[in-house]
Amino acid sequence: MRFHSPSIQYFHAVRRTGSIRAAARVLNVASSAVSRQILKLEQEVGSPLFERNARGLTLTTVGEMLARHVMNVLQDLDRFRSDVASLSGAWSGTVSIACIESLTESVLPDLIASHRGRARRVSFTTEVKGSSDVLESLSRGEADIGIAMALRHPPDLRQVALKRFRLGAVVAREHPLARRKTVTLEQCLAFPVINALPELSIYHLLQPLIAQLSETPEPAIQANSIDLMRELAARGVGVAFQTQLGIGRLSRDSQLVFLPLDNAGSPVWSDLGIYVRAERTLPAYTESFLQELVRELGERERRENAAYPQTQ
Amino acid sequence: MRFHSPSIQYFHAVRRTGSIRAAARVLNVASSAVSRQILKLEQEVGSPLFERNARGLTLTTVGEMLARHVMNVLQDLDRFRSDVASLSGAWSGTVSIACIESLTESVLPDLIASHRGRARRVSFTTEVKGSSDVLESLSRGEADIGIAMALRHPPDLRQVALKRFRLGAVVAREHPLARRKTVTLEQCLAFPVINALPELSIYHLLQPLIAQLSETPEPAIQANSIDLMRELAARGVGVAFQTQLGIGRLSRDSQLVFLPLDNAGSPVWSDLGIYVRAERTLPAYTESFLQELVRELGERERRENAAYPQTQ
DNA sequence: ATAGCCGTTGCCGAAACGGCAGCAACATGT
DNA sequence: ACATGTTGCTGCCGTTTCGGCAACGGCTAT
Repeated sequence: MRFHSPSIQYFHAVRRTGSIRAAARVLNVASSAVSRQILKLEQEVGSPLFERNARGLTLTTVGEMLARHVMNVLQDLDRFRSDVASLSGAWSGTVSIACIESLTESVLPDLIASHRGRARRVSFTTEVKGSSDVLESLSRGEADIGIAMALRHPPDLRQVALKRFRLGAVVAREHPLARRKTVTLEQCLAFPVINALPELSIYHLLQPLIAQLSETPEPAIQANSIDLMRELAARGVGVAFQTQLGIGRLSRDSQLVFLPLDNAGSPVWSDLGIYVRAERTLPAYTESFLQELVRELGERERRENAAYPQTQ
Repeated sequence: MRFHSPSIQYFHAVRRTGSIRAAARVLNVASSAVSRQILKLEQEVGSPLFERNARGLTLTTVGEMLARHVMNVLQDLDRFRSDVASLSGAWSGTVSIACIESLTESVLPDLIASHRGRARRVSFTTEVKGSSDVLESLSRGEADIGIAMALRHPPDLRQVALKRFRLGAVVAREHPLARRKTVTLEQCLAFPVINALPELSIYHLLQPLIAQLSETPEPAIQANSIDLMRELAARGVGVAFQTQLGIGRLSRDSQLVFLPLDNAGSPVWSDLGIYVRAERTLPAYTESFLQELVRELGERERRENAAYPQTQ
C-alpha cells in the first residue's frame, strides 16, 4: 500500500526530523539514499527545498509549499486507506488529538472511554499543550483534531465548531464566597487569588479586566497548571479561575464550588474552538469521533447555560 | 516536476480513457508498462481496481476510492506548481470551466475577456453542457469551476455561491406583450410559445407551473438551444422563457424585451450555483477568477433585482 | 472465419535505487 | 589547540524496478 515515490516519504521524514541522517534512521535506510532523493527532488522542482545549516536542515519557502502538498497527499492517503479498510468492515486507525488542559479532567477521558467502548480498534493519541501550540501541531500535521482557545486561527485551519463557556471563580466549599450564586472580579480580589501564568489563556482573558480595576490585587499564587490551581483552590488556598469544564468531578464530590464571573453585569466568556486542517478530508473513524466531540461540547455548553442563565 | 509514482499517473490515465492501450497512447508508453503498473497497484491495495470488460476497464468500488485519492493528489500538485510559479512572478495556468448555456451570451465572455486583459498568461477552457453534466464534469475532475442550476449537488462538490435570477418571458419589441412591465404565465400562453425541451433546466422550472393551469397551451415550438429560442423570439415567432442573463446584448439593441414572470403574485426564480470540488484547494489564478465570477454574478443579481423590485 | 482490439506475459536492456565507505565542513568538549 | 562527534554529500557497485518488443489468448463485429 505504498504507491507514492520514495521522494515524498523521504522528504516528509526529513521535514519532521530536521535532519537527513535522523530521517534515514527513522526510515531504516542509508542516509545516502535519503540525501539523493532530496537532491533529485530539488532538481525536479528547480529550486532548493532546504537550507543546509551546520546542524540540520530548514525548509525554504518553496520547501514549505512542497511540505504542504506532501502533507495533503499523505493525509489523504490515510483517508483512502481507512476508506478501503472500512469496506471490509474493519474500522481501525489512530485519532490524534491536541488540546488544552481544560479538557483533560472530564470531557476528553469520558469521550475517549465511551468511544473505545464502541470501537475497540480505534486508538488515540492525545497531547496537551498551549492554545498556540495546539494550532501549530495541527498545521504541521502532527494532530488530526485540535481543541484550543478560539483566537485568530491560521488560514490553513478550519474551525469546525465554536463553543463558549462561562469563566468563573473556583473556591473551596468553606470559602466565604462559596455561598454566593455569582461573583464579580472585585469580590474575588478581596481574597488571596491563584493567578494563571501568561502561558495559560485564562491569563489573557482576565488580565485586561484586572487592569481596568483601580485596586492593585494583593500578592497571590501564580501557576501554569490548571490541575494544580484547582487542587490549590480545593485546599482553601485561594480563588482560582477557570471554566466549569475542568471541575466536573471535584464539583460532584462537593469539595469545590464554581461561581460564574460577572463583569459589569455581563458574563466573561471563554471561547473554545475545535479545529481541523482545512485542506483535508478526515478518515471515517476520525470524522466520527469529531462529530461526537462537537456534540458533547455542545451539550455541555447547553447544560451550563441552562444552569447559569443570563442576558447576552 | 514529476515526483509522483508512475502508478498514479498511469492509473489516472486509464480511468479517464477507460482502456489500458488508450492510456498508453496518451502517455506515450508501451501498453505493457501501463498494464504492469495497474497490476502492481492492485496487488499493493490488495483488491482489484478495475473490472475487465471485453471492451475496456470499469472502476470497482475500491477503484473509485483510489480515483478520488489520485484526483486529490494530482489537483493539489497543480496547485503546488502554480504556487511555486507565482513565487517567481509567472502567473500562468489554465482555468477549466463547465457551465450551462445561460452564461455564454454575456457573463462568461465579458469576464474572460476582462480577465485575460489583466492576466495574459492565464488561458481558459470552457465547455457548455447540461446542469447535471456540469456537476459530473466537476466530480470527474475535468473542470475546475462549474456553473449550473442549483439542484441538489453531490457531497464531493462545494457550492461556492448561489445567485437567483428572475425567470421571464422574452419577446420581440413588436409583440403585443412587449408594453407590459410583467407578465403571468397565462398571458404568455395566449400566444405561440417557444418551449424548452426537457434537457434544459427551464423546462423543469416551468413545467410544474404549466401543469397547474387548466388551459392546455396551444401547439408551440420546442427547442433545446437557448440561443435558438432567443433568436426565434427576436423574429417574433413566439414567447420564449429564460433569465435576463442571456439577453444582455440583444436587449441593448432593443430588439428583445424581457418581462419578468409573475406566478400568483410571486416571481419565478432560477437559482444558479457556482461549484468546485470540495476536496481541493484551487491554484491562485483559478481562485482569482472564481472570485471575479462570484462578484460579477452577484453584481448582476443585484442590478436585476433593482430593476425589477418585488416582494418575497 | 476473419480482422481488429483488448489485457496480459516472457524476455532483455536501461534506468533508478539503496548500501557501504569515505570525504570535507562544522560544532562541541577537553 | 586538539580530538571527537555529527552533519550532508559523493563514487562505486550489486539489486531492484521500469519500459519496450513481440507474442498469446479472449472477445466483438463484420
